[in-house]
Amino acid sequence: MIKDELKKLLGNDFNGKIDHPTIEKFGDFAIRGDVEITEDKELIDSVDKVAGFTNIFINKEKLINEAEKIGSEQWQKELEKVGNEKTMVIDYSAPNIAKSFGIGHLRSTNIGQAIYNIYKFLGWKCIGDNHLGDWGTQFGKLIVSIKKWGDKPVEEMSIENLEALYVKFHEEAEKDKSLDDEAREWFSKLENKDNEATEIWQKCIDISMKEFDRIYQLLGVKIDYALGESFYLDKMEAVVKLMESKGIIKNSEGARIVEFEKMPPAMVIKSNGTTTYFLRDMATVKYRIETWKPDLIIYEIGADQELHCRQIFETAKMLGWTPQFYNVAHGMIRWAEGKFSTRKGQTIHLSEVIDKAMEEARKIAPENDETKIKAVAIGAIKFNDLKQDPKKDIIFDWEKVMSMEGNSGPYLQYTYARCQSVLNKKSLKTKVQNQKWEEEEMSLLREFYKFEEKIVEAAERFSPAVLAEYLLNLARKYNEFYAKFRIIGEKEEEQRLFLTERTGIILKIGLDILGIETMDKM
RNA sequence: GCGCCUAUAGCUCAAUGGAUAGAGUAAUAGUCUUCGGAACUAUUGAUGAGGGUUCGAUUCCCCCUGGGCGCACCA
Repeated sequence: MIKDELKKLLGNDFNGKIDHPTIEKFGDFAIRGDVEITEDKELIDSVDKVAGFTNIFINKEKLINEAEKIGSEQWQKELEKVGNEKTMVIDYSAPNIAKSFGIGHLRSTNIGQAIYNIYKFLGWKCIGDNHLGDWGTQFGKLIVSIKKWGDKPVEEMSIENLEALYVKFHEEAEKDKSLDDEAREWFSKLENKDNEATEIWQKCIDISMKEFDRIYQLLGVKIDYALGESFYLDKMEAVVKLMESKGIIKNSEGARIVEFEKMPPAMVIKSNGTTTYFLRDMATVKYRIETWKPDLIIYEIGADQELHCRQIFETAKMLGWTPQFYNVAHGMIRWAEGKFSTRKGQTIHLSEVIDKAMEEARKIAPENDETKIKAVAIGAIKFNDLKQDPKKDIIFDWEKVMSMEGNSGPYLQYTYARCQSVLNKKSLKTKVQNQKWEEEEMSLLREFYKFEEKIVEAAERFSPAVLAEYLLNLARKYNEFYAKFRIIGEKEEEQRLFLTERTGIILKIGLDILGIETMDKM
């Protein structure tokens, strides 16, 4: 990375910050203050000290050389050193069994997969784990409603049927409080391996997994493991014992809890003896540490579970477990007027969103085949989600989700296709000569080397949006350049083909990391 | 009540202590005899209120206001 080379020039005792100036005429890098720089003609073209800044202009040859490396094997290997053979486990997607895959789960799935890809690109050993919600009192509720109101055998039910029954349970439970007790009883039976309960439970899982697999395939998402909560059934007792030996578990109102200094307590075992998702999560952490020995465990879970995550992390510390933990705690998707309410049937199903986006994509380019239309539609939906800071809530807006112009996935896909279209007519043969470059050309050239910096920053900040923003910037610069100059047949042909080829390669790699398809024609 | 997150242009978002706060969208006016108009150009338009730290604050701290999320038998 140019940035690292620059740091080397500044010497070991330099600990200031190296930034990119906000204004282009101030060069490629800026350091606050008056720094001594040993001139290096290979790297630095000139140094300019102005208004308390030391502005550094990178040599054009160097910029070209750096750009040439992008995408090469050597370049990739260099970047893989960033991870330094460390291991991370990321917990993402985690939909609940017997509920349809709503727009809400999209964030965890998309952001989680992108973070996984980013870390992998930087040479981390990555393990993705889909912590399915396949255990808990909700199954007691489900079993009760299936037995009471189910109008056909479970195995013939669709995920919509199951969801409807779950909603019905809540409606009825409003009127009849004894239903809740009944549900807890059935869950207790399930935990005690009752045959009937287990059979219904297994069927619900089969129905749900079929649906989830369909959606993951559609989204192009592949999660290494799907060890749901039920996987940890026989691993919970050991955790309780461990908590006992450390003396951090205590009795309270018939239940067993862990207390914290600055947080409300977490319940480990309920007063009726059944387990909680907190306990299952602790068993999960233990299993992950023992199995993969991770340096870092990332949770891509919504902000509504921030407290729960902090309790897990804190308890892990109390148990003497050492990996670094991080929860993305992404913001919720909601309407401008307020939140989604599942009970009122306001959940938006992902398939509905995809269908509408495809309709939109078809309108714009009816000549495209279904595969391309799907790639564009899903590109739009995913990018809309990834481009914004994970921490913030997303205001759900049909127009935004399906947007195919401006700051959108299809804008990037289009720019990529445009590059390929040019290169298809004339490809780059010779090495680029260092002749006169126009301002727009230089501006584009100066974007290329920042690519790797942005991947690193995205990893550090757990934010694919950093990368998404960069790609938009790059595409915009290319399109500005493209609109102003002709490429083929001009005397600057070589350098312009070079710019086109490099833009294409970065867009391809970048979109790939974000999990968005590119195509040569669209 | 307590805790976490958040407030930037009409709307949706960038800017992680630095120079002239950037995009998209909407609105208006433009750009094709030439490589893809899902594009490009131009105009209009913004840091919730008040204190503090700093040479310098959208950014850090305090307080107020508005929004979101959470706070033991759902997960």
